[in-house]
Amino acid sequence: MAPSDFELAHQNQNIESKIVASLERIAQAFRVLLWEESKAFSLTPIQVQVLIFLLYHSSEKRKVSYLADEFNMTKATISDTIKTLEQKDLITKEYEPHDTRSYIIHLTKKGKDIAGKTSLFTKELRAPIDQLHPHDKEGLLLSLLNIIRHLNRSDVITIQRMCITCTYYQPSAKGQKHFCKLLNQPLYAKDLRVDCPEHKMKADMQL
Amino acid sequence: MAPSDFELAHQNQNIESKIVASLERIAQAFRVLLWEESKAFSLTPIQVQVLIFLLYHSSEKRKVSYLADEFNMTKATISDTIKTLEQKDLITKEYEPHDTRSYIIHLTKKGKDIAGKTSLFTKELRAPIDQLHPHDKEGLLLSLLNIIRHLNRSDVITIQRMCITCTYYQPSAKGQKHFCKLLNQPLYAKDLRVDCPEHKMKADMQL
DNA sequence: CCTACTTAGTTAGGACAACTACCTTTGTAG
DNA sequence: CTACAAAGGTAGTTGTCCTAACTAAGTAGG
Repeated sequence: MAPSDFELAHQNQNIESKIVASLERIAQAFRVLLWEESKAFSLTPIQVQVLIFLLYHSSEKRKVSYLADEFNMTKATISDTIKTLEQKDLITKEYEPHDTRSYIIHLTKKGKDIAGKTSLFTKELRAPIDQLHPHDKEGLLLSLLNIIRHLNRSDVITIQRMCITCTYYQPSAKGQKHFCKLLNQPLYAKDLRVDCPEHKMKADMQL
Repeated sequence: MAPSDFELAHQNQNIESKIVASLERIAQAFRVLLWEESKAFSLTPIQVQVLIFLLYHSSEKRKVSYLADEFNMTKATISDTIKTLEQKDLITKEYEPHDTRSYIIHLTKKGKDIAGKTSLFTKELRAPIDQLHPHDKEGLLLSLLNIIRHLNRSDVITIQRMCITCTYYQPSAKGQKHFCKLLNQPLYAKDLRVDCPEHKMKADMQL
C-alpha cells in the first residue's frame, strides 16, 4: 500500500482538527438521541427540549422571548411550539397583572412527568463519562467551559449561565483558584456551574 | 437569599451532568454554525454536510447507502439530497459496470469549491481549542474518543472510523501505549485518528 | 436456468422545523 | 399624548426526514 494513500488532506490532520471532528460526532449523537426520545413520547425534538428547559428553570426565564434566545430560534418558532404543548395539556400560561403582553409558562402535572422522563435522553452519554478519572473529568469540564465561553463571545451561543462569565465570579492570579462572590466561597473545578440560576453576565467579558 | 434557592434539582449536580450539559451546549453551537453557513451558500444543512463528507472520503464510501448510515438517516432522505445537489451541478453520478444499481458520487469543480469553503464552518471552535495546553488537548481528545466509542457500542452512532475501534489497533498493557499494526508504528495520543481511511471495525469491540 | 430473496436506489405523501414578513396589543419615554 | 419599542401571534414558504411502496439489479438454491 502506497504511503500516499495516507496523505489525503483530511488524514494527517493536527490534534485540534481531531478534537473538532470528535465534538461534531458527539453533536450528532445528541441529535439522534433527542430524535429517538421525542418519537418515543410522540413529541417533536423542539417540544422535548422546551419541556426539559421549563422543568429546571425559574419563572422569569419561562417566557417565549427567553426561550427563543436560549435555543437560537425566532419567537415565531417558539410560539408555535408553545401552542402545540398547550393543546397537548403539557403547559399552561399565566398572565401577570403588571404586563399582560407576556406570560409565564408552567408545566402541568402531565408536563412535569414527561419532562422528567425525557430529560434522561442523554443517559447513553453518562456511562463513558462516569468511567473517566476524576482528574480527567475536571480537565474535560474546564476545557468544554472554555470553548463555550468563546462561542458565547463570538455570538454563536447567545445565552448561557456559566460561572466563568458571571459578575460574581472571581478568578485568582494565574486562574488557579475560582471564587463565587455571591456564595462567598471558593469553587473547585467540579463546582463550576454550566447553568447557575443566579448568573449575572459580566459586562466586560474578556478572555 | 435563602440557601434553598440554590437547592433546585438542576443545580447541585455532579460533574458528570455538567459535562453532559456542556457537550449539549456545544452540540447546539454546531447546529447554529451549520445553519448559518448553509444559508450563506444558499444550501441546506444536510447538503453542506454531504458535500464536506464527499470532499474527504474515498469512492467506496461515496454512495447513497453509506451516506445514509453515516448520517443516521434513511436512504430516501439522502437520495433526495443527492438529486438536489445534482440539479445544482455540485455532484455527478458514476455508474460502475459490475453493479449498475449503485453509483459513486463525485464532486464537480464547483462542488469541491463550495465544499472546501463550507468545511470551515467550525472555525469559531478552533480559537478556544488552539489555546489549550498541549497536554490538555491530548486529554480532551482521548476523553472524547472514549465517549464516541461507547456511543458506537450502544448503537447511537452507527458508523465511525477511529483507531481505537480498529482491527489494526493494538493497545499495550494498561492502555498506556497505542500502536497501529497496519502502519507498523506507535501512535501518540495526538496521532489517534477520528476518521481513518483504512479503518477496519473490530469484530469484538469490547471495553 | 428459473424462482425467491436481497440490495441499491427512487418516488410520493405527510408531519415537523424554522424561517420571513407582517400584525396586534401593551408598555414606556420624550 | 404621540412615537417607539417589546411581547407575542398568524400566514405562508422552504426544507427536513420519515414511512411505505416501488423498480431494477444482483445472488443463491434447487
